[in-house]
Amino acid sequence: MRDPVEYLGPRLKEIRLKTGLSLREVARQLDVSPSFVSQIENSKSQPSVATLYAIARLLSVPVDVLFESQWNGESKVSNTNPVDQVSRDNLETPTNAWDVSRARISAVNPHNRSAITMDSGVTWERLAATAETDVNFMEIVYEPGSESNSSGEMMEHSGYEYGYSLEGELEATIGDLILSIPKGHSIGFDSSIPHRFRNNGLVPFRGIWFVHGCAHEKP
Amino acid sequence: MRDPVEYLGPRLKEIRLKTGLSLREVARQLDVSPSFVSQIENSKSQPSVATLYAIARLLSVPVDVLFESQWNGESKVSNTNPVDQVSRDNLETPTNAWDVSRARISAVNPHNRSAITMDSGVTWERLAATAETDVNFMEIVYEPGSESNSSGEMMEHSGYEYGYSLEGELEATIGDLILSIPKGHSIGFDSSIPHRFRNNGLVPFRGIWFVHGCAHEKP
DNA sequence: TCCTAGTGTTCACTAGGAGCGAACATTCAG
DNA sequence: CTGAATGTTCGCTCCTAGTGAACACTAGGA
Repeated sequence: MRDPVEYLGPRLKEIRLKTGLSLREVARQLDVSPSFVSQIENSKSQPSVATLYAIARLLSVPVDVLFESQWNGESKVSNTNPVDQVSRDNLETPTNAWDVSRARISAVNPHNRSAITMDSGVTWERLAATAETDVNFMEIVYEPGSESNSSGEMMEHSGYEYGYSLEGELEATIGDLILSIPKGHSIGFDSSIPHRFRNNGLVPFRGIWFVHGCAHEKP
Repeated sequence: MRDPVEYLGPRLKEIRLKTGLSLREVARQLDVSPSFVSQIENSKSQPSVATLYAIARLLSVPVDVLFESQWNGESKVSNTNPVDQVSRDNLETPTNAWDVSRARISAVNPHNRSAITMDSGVTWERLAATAETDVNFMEIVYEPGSESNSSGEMMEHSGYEYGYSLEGELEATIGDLILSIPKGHSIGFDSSIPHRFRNNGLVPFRGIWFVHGCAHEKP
């Protein structure tokens, strides 16, 4: 990512348009001149923090989202077949691979789970399928010696990831941090930080995993 | 709330101190003068958006939290010895009760968790504290006979809730559905549906819980 | 003891950009 | 053809983001 402040303008415009407000209306409510709003949207000028905050409040979005660049959401994979052999390399998150039957309430027993087994010895089993599409709640298993990406590369994707170790031990590399997750330990991290997992132990690693992509809608 | 930008300074200072960085060190990394950082912290000056963003990144917090006024984070739970008695009725989600130190990466070991114990025999222990404020990842314990709300009422709140049973068995009432969650079973549901939990068994129930409220901002 | 190296703070100053206003080009309705 | 919307551009002004030097304080050496 380059200078995120560069994207602030376009992002703001995008959100404003979504709300249906005109540029002049925004200017009026912010109590600044229309020309200035235009300049901000076209990155010809930058607002002060106070104005920035006022903008966020007016559009009723958290300040954060004004900094998100919008074109980081290219879903690469088609969603066809629920249970199968999948190569990890093609997909960023399981969301794309699992089937889409999702409800407001979902209860799953351990013998009846949708599962994906990767070639590398990694398994995902879905623990619940709710209507939330940007959420994955699953049990993951890493066989001894297996790793998240067979080619050894780091992954990065939008959203957050949370994990709890049920048994075994997993080595997590997150950014330049290497940490081990033995039984009972847990982690959470911004998954836009490059990361990788590997089971260096002799027993399988089992954990509860929660991947929470950032909510965002189709163009 | 008055001008939230007023609180930016103190808030920044609070977070900086928590990270253990010195003012001059922050200045060095931001590539601005120490005096300026001091002025920002004392609300004698305001940073530009670019600087604001740089600050947030340096402290690895989302820009949002820099705007949170500090007096609602009067951390009821200290982060050294994080166990406290709280009445469930006052709070909708643990987010409100837990302390606010949140980072991009969070690793927690089982002996060092922030915890809240409710009067009714229910305990929440936080499994990760990331920058996501609308997310709670926790281990919950229901002592035998305990229930989510002592008065027996149903709860409903925005967002979704996901759970996995580690041991014991929990009875969940979700809408007009009553289901039991024994070891290894899992659920996920829209938490705007009125719901209630109860441990009818003779052993404590332990589970991994994930509550994912919808993003929403201060009053 | 004095001396350094660290901490944070104040104040006068300046350069640059936040923000303005007038004039511009469009579009759509009457 | 007006009139009232829309968004954009270009100078200009003045405010303020950010500087640098000097301040006061504390904690260690030697």
